[in-house]
Amino acid sequence: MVISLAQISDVAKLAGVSPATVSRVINGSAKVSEEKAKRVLEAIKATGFKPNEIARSLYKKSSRIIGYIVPSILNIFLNEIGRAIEEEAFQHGYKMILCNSDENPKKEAAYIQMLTAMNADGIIITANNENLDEEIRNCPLPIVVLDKEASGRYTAVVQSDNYAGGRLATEYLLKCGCKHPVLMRPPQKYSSGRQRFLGYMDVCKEHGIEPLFIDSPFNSNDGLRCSQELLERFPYVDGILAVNDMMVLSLYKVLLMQRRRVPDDIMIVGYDGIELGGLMTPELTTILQPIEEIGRLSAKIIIDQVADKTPDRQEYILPVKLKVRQTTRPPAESNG
Amino acid sequence: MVISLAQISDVAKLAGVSPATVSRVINGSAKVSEEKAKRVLEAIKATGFKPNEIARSLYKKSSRIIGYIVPSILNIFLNEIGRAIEEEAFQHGYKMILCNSDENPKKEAAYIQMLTAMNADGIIITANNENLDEEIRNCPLPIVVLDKEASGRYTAVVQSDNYAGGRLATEYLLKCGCKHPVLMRPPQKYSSGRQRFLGYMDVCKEHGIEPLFIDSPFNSNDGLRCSQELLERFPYVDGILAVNDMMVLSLYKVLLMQRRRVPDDIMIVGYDGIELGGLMTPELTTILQPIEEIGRLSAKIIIDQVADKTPDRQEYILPVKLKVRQTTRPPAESNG
DNA sequence: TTTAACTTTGAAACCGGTTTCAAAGCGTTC
DNA sequence: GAACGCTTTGAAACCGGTTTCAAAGTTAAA
Repeated sequence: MVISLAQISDVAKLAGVSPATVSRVINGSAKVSEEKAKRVLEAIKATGFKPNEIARSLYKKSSRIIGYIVPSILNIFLNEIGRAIEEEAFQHGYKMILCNSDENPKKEAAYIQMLTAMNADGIIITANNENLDEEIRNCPLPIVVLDKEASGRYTAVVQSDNYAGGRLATEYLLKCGCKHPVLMRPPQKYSSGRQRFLGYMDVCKEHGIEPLFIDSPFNSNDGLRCSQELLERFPYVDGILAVNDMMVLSLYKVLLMQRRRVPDDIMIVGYDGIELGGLMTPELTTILQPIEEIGRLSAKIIIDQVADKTPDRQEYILPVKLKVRQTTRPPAESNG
Repeated sequence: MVISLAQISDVAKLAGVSPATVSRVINGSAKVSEEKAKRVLEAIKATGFKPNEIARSLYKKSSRIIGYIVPSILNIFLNEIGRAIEEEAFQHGYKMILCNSDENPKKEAAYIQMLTAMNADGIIITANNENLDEEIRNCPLPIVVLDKEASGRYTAVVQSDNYAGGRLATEYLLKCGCKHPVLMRPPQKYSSGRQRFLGYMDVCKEHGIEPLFIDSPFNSNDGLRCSQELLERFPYVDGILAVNDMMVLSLYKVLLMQRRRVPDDIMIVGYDGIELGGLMTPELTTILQPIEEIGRLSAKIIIDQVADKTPDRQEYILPVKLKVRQTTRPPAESNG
């Protein structure tokens, strides 16, 4: 059984007018006599006609769709941003399409092209790899980049203050009496990762503390191995700056196996502020990225761009906060 | 700066042929003289032309896109299925678009329409609400439904064996010596939820055990409250069948606060088998849904449907497995 | 050498909409 | 009553592709 949808020509025929008139009624783009308008509206109702937004976008160059491309749909942090994008988008009559690039340049290119082809109004992307730059250069759509510094042809870059985040976490650990804070260093191919590393290094330098770090991926596949290695290389560690909140689950496992207590023996500060952190036991002290704001702002930039309200190439650095929960001991009263 | 992409007419002009000939070269849909074909290929390279898949789909009625609509992109289980869909899709030259419906009928309708408009080749959906039925009835695309029984106009229903899953978890708890297993009953508006409940009830009946349950949502927003209520209403509980793996994090928190040990005082069996379960401490004993298979099969059904290989209205029930980890004590040797 | 059959090709129609453009209809004003 | 301006309307062109169709060119057969 093949169902076929009502088209504008069906409505036109039923109402005894031309397709042009139907279009005018739908879009309010020109005046139509009351009588014909009424007939058209009735015909629309009768046929259940819904305009084909994509066909329309062929001419209009706007489909009221925002594309969001992430390296993995299993990344909770990025998905929480996605939820915010979607909400903001929907409030303005836009839809959001989520695409999983798998860190695969081919997929990324394919999705960028798809979004271009469907006349999406913009793309929000976490652009890990640099190979992408050409694809982006050739893309006529507004592009908002998360998690990367401003280079190449982007409409805007939206990030939280990763340097401050790195500092904040490190400083707090020190304030809590930590002597050997170890950083799970985020991938340095991301500017966010570099900034956080810098923040950590600067604080160590300022406090005359030897920087200790181990390279860590964002996804938790290798989490256990990475956590184990950390403890082996730095057995005297008394504080860990996790690469992100998710990784802390692996840390907990390994720490428990080694009978190290959190926060008594080792303190932990996470990163991101995903909801999961509050559900962990013990609840995770972490750096809160302004997830909701990152998402909403990114969406808004694109929506505004459509209305030509915004200048080119903005860069937004949003503030982060420290959320103190249970994986850190209270700071000592004295010395900052 | 506005970038405009090369179009087929640009290629045609550069190669000194008609757009029709370019189209024939791209698609191999008809023979073109070697000489012209060569010129066309060169022109394509020179212009960087990439055919607009969406414009093409206007005529072809296929854009090689599969839509996946979920109630929440924060649901890890559904996202893991999504990853499998995407992989299968990409292997066959298809793309996957993930849409977040927020359990909002308006959004669901909007996304179904969007996918229809872009001539997607099919939709995979977790159709929680019944209001959707009309939207689906009016959608000419193949639709695969997860997590719902076969009713309405669906191309196929793909589910795991929720009844068996409910039974398996309950039976295992009993086998481990559990006397008062409590079910966090999944929402009964989902057929999956009803089936699991049924499985639990049947096993209780067979073993002469009083069924104990408390209604629980899938998302973990209310997890803490729900877990607390469970312990208040059934203080003597010695085994919990969690509504899903994610909810177990909340359970852990509440149990720890009440100083109940897992699995010594209370055993837990999760549901779904998301990767997170293996990262929990203690590691979660759970019912493994065949996540990878659910996703791949769903995608394959749609891809096959395009090639008109499959008959209408199939129903697939995939087997589940028990994954024993650390939240249950070893079963007693004797009695099954 | 003529005719038939086949190949290659571009013009035109199509997909489902929107918009331009010019014509028709109407009411004013002189 | 004619000339003018304004409103409403449908035909046609357009968006970026694909395919049909018929014409032109080529080859083979008679």
